[in-house]
Amino acid sequence: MKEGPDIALLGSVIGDPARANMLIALMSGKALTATELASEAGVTLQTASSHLSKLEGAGLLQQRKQGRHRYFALADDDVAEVLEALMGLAARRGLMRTRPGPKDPALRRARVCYNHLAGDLGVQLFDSLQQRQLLTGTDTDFALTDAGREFLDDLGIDVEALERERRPVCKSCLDWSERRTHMAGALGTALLDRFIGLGWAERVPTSRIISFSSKGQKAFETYFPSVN
Amino acid sequence: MKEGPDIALLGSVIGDPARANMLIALMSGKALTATELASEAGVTLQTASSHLSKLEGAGLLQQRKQGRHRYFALADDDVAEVLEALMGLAARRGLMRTRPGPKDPALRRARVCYNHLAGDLGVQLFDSLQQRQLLTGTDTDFALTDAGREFLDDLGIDVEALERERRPVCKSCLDWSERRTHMAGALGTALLDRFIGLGWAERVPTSRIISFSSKGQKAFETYFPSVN
DNA sequence: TCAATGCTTCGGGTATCATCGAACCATGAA
DNA sequence: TTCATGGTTCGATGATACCCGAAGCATTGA
Repeated sequence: MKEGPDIALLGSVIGDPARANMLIALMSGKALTATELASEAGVTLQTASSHLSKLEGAGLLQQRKQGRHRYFALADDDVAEVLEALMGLAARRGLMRTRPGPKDPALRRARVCYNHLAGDLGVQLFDSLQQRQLLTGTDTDFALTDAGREFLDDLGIDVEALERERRPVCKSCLDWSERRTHMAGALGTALLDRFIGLGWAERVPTSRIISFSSKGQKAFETYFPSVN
Repeated sequence: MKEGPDIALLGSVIGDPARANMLIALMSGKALTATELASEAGVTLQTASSHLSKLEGAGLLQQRKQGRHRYFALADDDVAEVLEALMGLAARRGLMRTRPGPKDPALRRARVCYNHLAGDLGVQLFDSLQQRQLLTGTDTDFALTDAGREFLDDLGIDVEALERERRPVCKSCLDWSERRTHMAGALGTALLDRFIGLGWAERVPTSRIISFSSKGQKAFETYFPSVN
């Protein structure tokens, strides 16, 4: 954070592990509180507070006060894009270090990210859809095929209703524990809602873990068989 | 550079001012020696050596031994892209710090950036095209109009040939001395080549400066009149 | 008003890392 | 061989800033 060209400033801000973890957590698109971010980064609240003000000072974060909470989110899509570019470069360079994602196995397996399913199962879902050509396009830009629509209809998801929403139906989200794409957007949300509605899974309170029942597990595996 | 997610590693590598200056210098696309980079960064050779090995360790740089010189260059276009994204973000955030660009007036006036023209004249070129509606679209995403094609044809540039290349014809590049958009992409390269081919200008060896002759200067001004 | 929660600010301890002097290799020239 | 140039390695120094304990402010709820 000394003087220097502007990209050095950005680099040093992103370059701290705690801050990087916060940014990555925020890439879900969800706004998180300072406490949540502190836990995500593995530091105390005081330290997190300091980091957050630095991130905000650099224009990477946006703050929203709400009651006695303070929600932080990425400032805009530009920031998310740059972060994604960095993550992509890092991944291609094989620069994976320690901490290949959340340590908690349950978190790795299935967790909520924004309002959709992330973790192993999230990736499996996406892979499975793609494998069976229910999706078409690339990892970052894809759409439903006709077969895909039919499949989702069977599952009880009203695709046409989703398409009437403002936000994109199909949107990708990069899973940083798996380093793989999974499903976000309106469809991602609808899928998770449906899983919960069907009794396959439920959210564990005060955590991002999604707990699948054994029945739900089986049903999930039937609808979204593992590609391997 | 402690432990942490991979983007933290990249960030911290980029985050040092000396290293950032080196990277920026290398964005010209030219390979530079350790000594040159040390001077560019404003540190001694020993310090530069240490930085260079770190940059190389992070996969950002490529090294080529030649005689008793060592030439360093950006590892590939991915790296350049990420750096450009960072510079763009930094500029948009208004994070301008010290060093509002190259100090050398000649460098500020006209220099090569990758393979296209940057500096005052590069910005003037772009503005002029835009002003006369030879380009359509925004600063970051634009295309040639029919009038634009005709104009370039007059200048002796084969636009259709450019369109057969793989890389985009129209691409913007943010000039960090001017903090303004200028023309990159296949067209940017073709334009610079043409200026040199017409004898308007030439590259000054072992620097990024582009030197316009007085005739070339006039011709340039005729074709790309200053907007003001 | 009091208590609890969420968060920020302050202060000092500590560790990392950039920096440069000096010494050390390697290549090329005389 | 000897000298000069380009570059790396080593060691010591100094500054940056990360970190957390403790205290302080703000908002909510009782």
